[in-house]
Amino acid sequence: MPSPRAAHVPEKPSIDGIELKWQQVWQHDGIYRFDRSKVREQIYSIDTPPPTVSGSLHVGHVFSYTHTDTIARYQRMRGREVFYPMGWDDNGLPTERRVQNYFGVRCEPSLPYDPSFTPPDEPGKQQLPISRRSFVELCEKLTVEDEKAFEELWRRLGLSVDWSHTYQTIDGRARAVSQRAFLRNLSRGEAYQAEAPTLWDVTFRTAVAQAELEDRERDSAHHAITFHRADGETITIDTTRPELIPACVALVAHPDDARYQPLFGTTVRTPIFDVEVPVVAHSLADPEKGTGVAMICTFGDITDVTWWRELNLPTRAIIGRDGRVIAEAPDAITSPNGRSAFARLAGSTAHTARQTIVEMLRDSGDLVGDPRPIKHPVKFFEKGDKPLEIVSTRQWYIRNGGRDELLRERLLQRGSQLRWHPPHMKVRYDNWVSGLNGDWLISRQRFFGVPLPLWYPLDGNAEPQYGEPIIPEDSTLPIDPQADTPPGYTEDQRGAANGFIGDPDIMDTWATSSLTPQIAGGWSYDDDLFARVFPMDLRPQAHEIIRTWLFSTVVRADSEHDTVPWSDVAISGWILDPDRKKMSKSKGNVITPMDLLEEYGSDGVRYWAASGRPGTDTAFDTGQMKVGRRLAIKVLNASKFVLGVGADASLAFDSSAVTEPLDRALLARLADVVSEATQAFDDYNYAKALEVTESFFWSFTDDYVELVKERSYRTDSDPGARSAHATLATALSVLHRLFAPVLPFVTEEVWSWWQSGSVHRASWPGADEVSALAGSGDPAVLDTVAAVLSDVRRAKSDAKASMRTDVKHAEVRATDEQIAMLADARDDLAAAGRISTLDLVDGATELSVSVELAVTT
RNA sequence: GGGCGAUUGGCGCAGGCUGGCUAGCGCGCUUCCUUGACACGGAAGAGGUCACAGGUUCAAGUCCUGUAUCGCCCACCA
Repeated sequence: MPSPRAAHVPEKPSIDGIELKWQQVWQHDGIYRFDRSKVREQIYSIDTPPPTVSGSLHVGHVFSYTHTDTIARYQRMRGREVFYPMGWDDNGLPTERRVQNYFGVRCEPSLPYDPSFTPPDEPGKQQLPISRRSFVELCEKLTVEDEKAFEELWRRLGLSVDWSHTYQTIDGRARAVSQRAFLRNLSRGEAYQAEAPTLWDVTFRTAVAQAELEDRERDSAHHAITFHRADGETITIDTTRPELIPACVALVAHPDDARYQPLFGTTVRTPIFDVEVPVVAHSLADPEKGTGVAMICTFGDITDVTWWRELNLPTRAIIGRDGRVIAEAPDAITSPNGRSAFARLAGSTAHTARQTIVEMLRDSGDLVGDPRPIKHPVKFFEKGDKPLEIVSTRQWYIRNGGRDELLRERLLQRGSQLRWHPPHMKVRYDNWVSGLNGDWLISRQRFFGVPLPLWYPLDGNAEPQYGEPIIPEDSTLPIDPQADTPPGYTEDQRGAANGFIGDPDIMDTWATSSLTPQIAGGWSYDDDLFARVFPMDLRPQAHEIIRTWLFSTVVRADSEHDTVPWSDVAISGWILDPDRKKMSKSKGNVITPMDLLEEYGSDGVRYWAASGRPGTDTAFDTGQMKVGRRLAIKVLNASKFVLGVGADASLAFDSSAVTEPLDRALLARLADVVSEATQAFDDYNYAKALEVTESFFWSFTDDYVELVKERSYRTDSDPGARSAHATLATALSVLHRLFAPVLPFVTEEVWSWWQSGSVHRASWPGADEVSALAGSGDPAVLDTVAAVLSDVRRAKSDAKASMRTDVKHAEVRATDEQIAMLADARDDLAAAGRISTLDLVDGATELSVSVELAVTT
């Protein structure tokens, strides 16, 4: 029986341990190595999201990265050379925080660098102050460790990444790319600096961007407060922030509001501080809110900023960078009572100042009634825990359409050029871009990150000349202006009159992350590679960072390359707890991904992930992982059986061998499956592709394989057996390849038993080549035969008999057409059902089966 | 306040764009079967007014309008 090309099938196949076995082979054979001799049209390039290494990986990462990997594997099998790099996001605040906690240190920029510094073995109770350079060294040390653990997990999960193409968002190349891109923005006028009111986090003491904001419901209270008119009358305003009365620069009402129209152009005096302020009109004032007239302060919220800017109001800032009331009263407060009142507030937090001033207002009789408690949304830095203040500072910005209608329109157009998966996610992009209220603030007053690559000359009084930044030579990038000396200066001129200073700030992490296609693709350091991979094909990412990562990447590609950065965007959903809440990181960490991979196998976990529809939130469900594990085992056993009965590689796609109608029917159905799966993958719908493949696979094993079992036990010299062997071999070959993107390990294992090379470099099956074999095969033949077999099985099951029980006599009544189909597969049906006498009676209107079992035991 | 998505048997999901035979699949559950690939298995079965109310149509899970609940995104916090 064994043919000369008999497969090498293990006696007792198992999926345990196949991850380690195959990931080593893949690495050794370079299965996923990127061949850079290919040109752009032959390449499929992926802008992989760099995971934040300072956090730990949770099941959400496994979920979404698996999605991308199935696409990568599909495209590779379609013959595209896949550029699938991996990045590590080790830039920014999360890393700073992790280093602080891990080593028990904090960055103290004023300290000089101590080369002999080593971190304590155990973090102490008090954070140890260390120099900026030492701090950055610790950041780099820790992230390298984190990356090793991440890579191990990714390899175990089976991501088909080319591990020779990795980058860190803080490594030298990324810093250089980030600084170079910024300097080019600067030279084209797309980057600029401005002294302006800025959203400010008082805990981190840094400016934050619009994209980093979130609203949180907070308890507050409306306070009705009287201002005094010259004629002795009062005017009452409502405010939640009475502590900002000393910062008040005007009152404002809507221009059409008849109640206040007589007051426009007049002045009133603030309570307690007795400062004269104008009553002005602006359309943003809402007659419905409060008393219809509001106080404008510098600055309580961003509407204040708008009013202040558009109405040319003076500045009376009273909140400092630490979130406390500053020591010096604004010049406008001149009365002795006012100045002493301010002195009582100085140094206190906004919260405390509010309580103090409410007491003062009660005493002065300017508080009308009691404060009325409310809940209202307050703006927070998404990583902070105190409400944001607005502080006037000098910052760097990149134009993103927030102040420029034409640019905004162009960026909306860019969004329309992308193919979104799923399509409705584009709405979030449009929403965000349309709602921008300012340019992109990129400077941050932090320590660990990519420094702004600028110095500023100092004048004779050692005052910085911000308007004339000193720009580094391109070839010297990346630079650290705190450590490096600008061209034409010597280091001893740092901080000296007529010398220079370095810009102390770093760039927003998104200023670097927005350049991941450029960093990964080699822009400006390997332009040959860049031309082969850019613009990229795919950006996979999560939906909550459409406004940050996705949008900022579009902005950079638009300004630098005048193109969209990729053709397709695939947005992944979230993992939900069983109770439908977004799975929190803390919960996700309880179940570590590695544990899941060990328990259910990587293929099992990938199956669960690939079952989640693109862009749809998916429940964390170990049940699905079990199903995936069983599927992998079934693939193993079905392959073993099919190869054991004489189907071998030489018979696959042998059209002359396929003669039986039932076999042609199976192949006709398979051709449809290939076609559907291909279409689904082309549409980035890995879940659909998996579903149609899996559904076919189960009917293949449950029905077709059972039906042809007896026939296939005969030798190849029998045409019927040969037809079965060829069909089984063809179906197996196609199924292995259809499953390969989702179940890379088990498919590689079974492929290795009978084929040469990696299944992951095999060509994706074509519906045409399968239907060529099927010829005129009609899938309905298989359905009809399977329906009868099912009835026979039901009869046995009802009789509580074994499936091997003989059927003495079975009679099938059906339509003429159905009977003709059954006649074609009569022997297979009789054998699979163990039917001694099978009568086929035509002329009926529907299919019915009567079964007479042999004596049951 | 504006928008997007979801709502299908105990649980997790397909189907919806392009309306059409008794609404599918998996888990779980019940019963049976140690069949020469697989007990990490196999066969069969029970279980659903497709959130609700209207409408269009010969025909609605599918299209339209509205409502409710849940989730998310956005919004100038008086």
